[in-house]
Amino acid sequence: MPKSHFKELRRGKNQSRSGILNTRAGKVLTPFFMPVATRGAVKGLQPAQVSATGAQVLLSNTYHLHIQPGEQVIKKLGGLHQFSHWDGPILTDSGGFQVFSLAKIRKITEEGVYFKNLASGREVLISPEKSMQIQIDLGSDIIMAFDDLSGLSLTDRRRTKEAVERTHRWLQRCIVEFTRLTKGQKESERPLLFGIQQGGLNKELRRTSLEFVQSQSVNGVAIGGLAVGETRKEMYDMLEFLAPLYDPNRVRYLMGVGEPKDIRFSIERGIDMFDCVLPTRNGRHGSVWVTGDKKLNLNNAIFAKDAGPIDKKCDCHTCKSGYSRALLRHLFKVEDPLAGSLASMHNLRYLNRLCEEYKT
RNA sequence: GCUGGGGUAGUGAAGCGGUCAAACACGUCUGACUGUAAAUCAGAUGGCAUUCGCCUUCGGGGGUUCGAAUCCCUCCCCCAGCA
Repeated sequence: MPKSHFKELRRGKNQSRSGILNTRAGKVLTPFFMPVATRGAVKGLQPAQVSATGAQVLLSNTYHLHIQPGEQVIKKLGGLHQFSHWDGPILTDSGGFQVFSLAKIRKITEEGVYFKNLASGREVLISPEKSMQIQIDLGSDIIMAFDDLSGLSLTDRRRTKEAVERTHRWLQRCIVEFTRLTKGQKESERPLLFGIQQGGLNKELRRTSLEFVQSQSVNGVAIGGLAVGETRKEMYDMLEFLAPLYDPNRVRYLMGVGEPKDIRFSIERGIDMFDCVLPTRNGRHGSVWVTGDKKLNLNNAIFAKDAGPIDKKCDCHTCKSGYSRALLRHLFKVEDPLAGSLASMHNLRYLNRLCEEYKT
C-alpha cells in the first residue's frame, strides 16, 4: 500500500470534508474542481487566467495528446507543464472516457482498445500499459488507470459486469506497468496513480468494484461511469449508496461532474475532486451560472441592453472588470472568441468558489 | 432614348402553369450540452390558430386559365452595354 498522500483536515456539512492532497507538483486543498484542458490548454484561456479563477489542478487527456502532437514531442519539449505553461499539478485522463465518447470508432479487446484516428484513418491501440507510458511521458502528476466505461448499457447487466471485470484486470496491468516505469523514483518525485471504480447503475457491482479498487495499491479512488446519460436521481442514489463505503484515507474523485448542484450534492457525499467540460463548453456557448445555481443564456435577446455584469455577487475577472451582459451578448452574436473566454472564466470561478465554501 | 438582364419572405438566392407559404444559405429567436470528435448541435422563423386548419404574399395594376411567383398587357424601379 502506498503512503497516503491525502490528509483530511476537517469535516463539514453532511459528509463533506476538506483536506490536503500532496502531489509532486504541489499541495492541493480539497475539495477542488479541475478545469479541462484536453489538448493541453483550457480552450480560449491562458494559464494565468485559469489560475486566477482559483483552479489548482488542470486536467489533460492521454488519447488526444497522443494523437496530437504526440507524447514524444511533449516529452522532448520538457513535458506537459513546460509545454503548456502550467506550473501546478496536472491530472491526465487515461483515454478511458474515449472508450465511451468515441464508441462509434473503437473496438474493445482484452489487450486494449483500438481507435480509428479520424484524421489519419490509422488504427491506434491504447492498452493499459500504453496509457501508463503516455501519461508518464507527458509528465502527468496524477495518472488515471485505463478503464472500460460501459456507458449507457448501464441497464445491460452483462455488459456492465464485463466492463467492471475488465476494468479491474486492466487496473492490475496499469499498476504493474506504472510500478515498472516509476521504479527508482523517490516518493516525492513519483506521480500519483488513481484507480477507477465502475458498475453502471448496479449497486452490487458498484460496491464490489469500489472494494476491489480500494484493495489495490492506488493513491486515489475515482468514480467513473456516472453522469453519462442516467437520470439525476439515479446518479444521486448511487453516490448516496457509495458514500459510507469509501476508504477514509484516500482521496475520492467523481469524474466528469459537473453542474453546481451536482458538485454540492457530491461533496456532501464525501467526494473531494471534480472535473467537467461544462464551465468552459457552456461558457463558449453563452451559458453562465449565477447565484443560486441558475443558468443564463447570454445569447438571449433580453440581455441586449443589460448594462449589468453577469452576476453582481461574483468576484470573477469578468464580473469585476465590469463587462456588461449587453457587451457579452453582442460579442457572442458576432462570434468574437473573447465572449467565450470571459464567460469561461466566470463559470470556472463559479465552481471554484463553490468548492471554496467547503474549505473552511 | 435604344438594346439586353433583373425585381421572390429580414438578407442573398432557387422556383418558371397545379404537389408553393415558396428549396437552400445567412440572419433572427429558443433550447441542449456533465473524465471535450462540441467556439458545437437541435428546433422555430409571413399572420392567426397552434389538433384539423384559416387568412394574406412572390415590384404596382389589369388580363388569360378550373388554377399563376410562374403566361400576356401596362406602369414603376434597378443593373449592364450602346447612344
